[in-house]
Amino acid sequence: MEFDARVPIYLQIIDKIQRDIILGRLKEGEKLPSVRLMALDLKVNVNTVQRVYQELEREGVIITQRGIGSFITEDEEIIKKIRQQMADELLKNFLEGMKGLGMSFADIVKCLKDYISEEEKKDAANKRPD
Amino acid sequence: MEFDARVPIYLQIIDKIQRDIILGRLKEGEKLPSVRLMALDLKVNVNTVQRVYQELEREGVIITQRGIGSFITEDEEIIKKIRQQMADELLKNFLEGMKGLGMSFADIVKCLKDYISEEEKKDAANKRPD
DNA sequence: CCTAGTGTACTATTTAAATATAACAGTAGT
DNA sequence: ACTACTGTTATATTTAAATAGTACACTAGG
Repeated sequence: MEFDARVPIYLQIIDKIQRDIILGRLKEGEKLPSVRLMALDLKVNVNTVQRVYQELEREGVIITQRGIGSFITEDEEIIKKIRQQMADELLKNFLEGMKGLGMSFADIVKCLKDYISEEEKKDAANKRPD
Repeated sequence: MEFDARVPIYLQIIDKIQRDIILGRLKEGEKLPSVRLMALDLKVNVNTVQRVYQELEREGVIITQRGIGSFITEDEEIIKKIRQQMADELLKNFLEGMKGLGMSFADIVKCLKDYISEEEKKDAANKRPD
């Protein structure tokens, strides 16, 4: 895993784990690696992982049992909720940012569609480089 | 000005100044407040403002003359360029984030439109609270 | 009981950002 | 020359994030 030096590592790890849950890469009830193993894995300090797990537990995303391990919640509502939270956060940040550049809602939608068209061109090109 | 504790103050000030230029609140060739005055204004340390000005000068957004002051560039190309850079950054961050939640391009556009509809409802309600 | 694996807690250190403070250096107006 | 404004540089201190290392506490399995 690669980190962006501009944002705290522990926040990036939280984000990654939440995405893995949302995408189904981590299943409900599944056991997470121990803090020590996760730390080795990410080449990060144990205390940093500890902080990540504590924060995730505070949010109800994982459940930790001393001596046993940490497990993804089986409460689907919480998972739906964090998915919604993350999407809202992205939308809000994007819209506020674009409006702050002087764009109307219509401008923003157009801008997004144009950008997506470009991306789709690239994707298509990558799929058949024969 | 209010700062988000999660991101370095100097980056937030750079962002603010660039937006003010893009929106025309700061005109081409206009003189910026001295580092000391800006520091007082933002309730921030002089060194922090100094760092901001240095960074903006490195990008060509402002031109600094020792003993005289710092001035917004008159090169419109640079201003267009940073506007494009900021929009691209927002688009990239938004799209990557939403794709990372499992959404297709179509999902993302729909999501944005829905969100905008909600915002427009709020705006309309705020305009006539009679 | 013992051991291996787990979470938890504590202290010390490093690093980058921000602050506080002071000094240095160039420019313009008087 | 003097003064008041400008940017620039430097040193020391504070704070939060991250690291390093150690110890403690709980659980399950043999």
